Amino acid sequence: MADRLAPVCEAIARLLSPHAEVVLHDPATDSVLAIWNPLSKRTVGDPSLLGELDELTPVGTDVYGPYPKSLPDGRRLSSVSAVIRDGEGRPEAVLCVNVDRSAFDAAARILAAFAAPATAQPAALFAGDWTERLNETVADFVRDKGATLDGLSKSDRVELVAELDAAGVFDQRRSVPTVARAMGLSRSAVYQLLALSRKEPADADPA
Amino acid sequence: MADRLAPVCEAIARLLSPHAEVVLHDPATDSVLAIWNPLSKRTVGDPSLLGELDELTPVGTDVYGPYPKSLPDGRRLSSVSAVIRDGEGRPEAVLCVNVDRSAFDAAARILAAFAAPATAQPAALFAGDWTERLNETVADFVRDKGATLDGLSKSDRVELVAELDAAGVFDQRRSVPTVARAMGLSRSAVYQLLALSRKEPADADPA
DNA sequence: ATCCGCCGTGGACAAATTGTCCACGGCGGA
DNA sequence: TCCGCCGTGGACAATTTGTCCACGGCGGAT
Repeated sequence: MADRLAPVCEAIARLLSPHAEVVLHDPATDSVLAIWNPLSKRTVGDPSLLGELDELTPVGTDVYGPYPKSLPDGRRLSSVSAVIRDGEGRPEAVLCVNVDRSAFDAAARILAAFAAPATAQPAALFAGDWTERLNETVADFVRDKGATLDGLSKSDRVELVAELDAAGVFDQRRSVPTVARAMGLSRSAVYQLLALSRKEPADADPA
Repeated sequence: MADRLAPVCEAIARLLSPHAEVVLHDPATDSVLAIWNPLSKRTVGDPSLLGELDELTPVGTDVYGPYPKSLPDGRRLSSVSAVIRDGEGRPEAVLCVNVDRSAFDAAARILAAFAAPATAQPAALFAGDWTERLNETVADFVRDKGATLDGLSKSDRVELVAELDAAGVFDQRRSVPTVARAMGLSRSAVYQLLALSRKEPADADPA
């Protein structure tokens, strides 16, 4: 089957080149079956890191995303995935397309900046629903750490709180209780983590 | 002098057409001397509404902006202005270029949306510098009303506060004192306006 | 098994902020 | 001149924020 998918993958890769890579995964071994136009350095046989899909809401049958990802060098990607099943409904392959957004981001920035400092009337962007963004941020962090909420280590928590702090979350009214709820902690625990994170800049383990 | 400026104005208008208008104002009578490629419906002789310039920080000698403005139909503009002086330093004319940003905005939105719901890592967008956005919002409002800060009517103030409220500004910690400063009012005045604005949805003058 | 240290919990409290109220003074119109 | 409206500043109550600490659970070392 993977063979029959190959032309499709290559076609997509060519269409979007050089801004996208196409990866075919083997869900059984959780490894890369084939890759076209790699952006990341992965090659055939590398682990897939596909567990992530479990977390995501499929938008339709076996279709996931688009969802954001990042390359180690900081470039941002938009990704979609599709599960290919055999005649009996068993997953046979997972096809992922990762588009490098940086070129589009740059162009958008150029256009958006055209003769304009402009914030204008969309004042409605001040707060939006910061509570949702908070949850997202926490969820992302947890996912990145590959753990669950209560499986986080202390230093993980400090790190997360530091991130939220840097993001200005705590300038929001009533944020501490909300963060506490989002992290599944007590209010005081959050204050304690916050104190820690503000004490030591960004160390891992002091000797 | 205005005559000698005409070719310049027309050239600029043609270069940017159909996305920009060029207006030549007479600061003495505060009216429109000439206009090329009008976006607004102003014609020669109309009042200029130029007092606004006093409020803005010039970026260089007699050069203002770019600053955002809006057309009655909602299109957003980016504007720059320049003061032309005679041999003795008296203002002789004011040249304004207003670029219709809507096309650029649209293009930017398309690019920005490319394959992306993306919240990604820019968590740093939570608060940004809401204080600056606050000032901008206030300044925009004042400019739109064509008045100065202390020239606002009571209902204007209520309206502005309502806008800020809707924008979620007051969910920000310590926002009331800051808003008070930005509006040149006392803290209690802001609370009073806020109470009013929350009482009546959006009426002008109840019978 | 027991002890110890780490960590989070909850609650008590002090400090700060937020929201209300009101008397006073300026200002414009009848 | 008198009146009504409006903002000011300050007093105060209500809430929220931040700190502290004793208690209890849990895992590792003894």
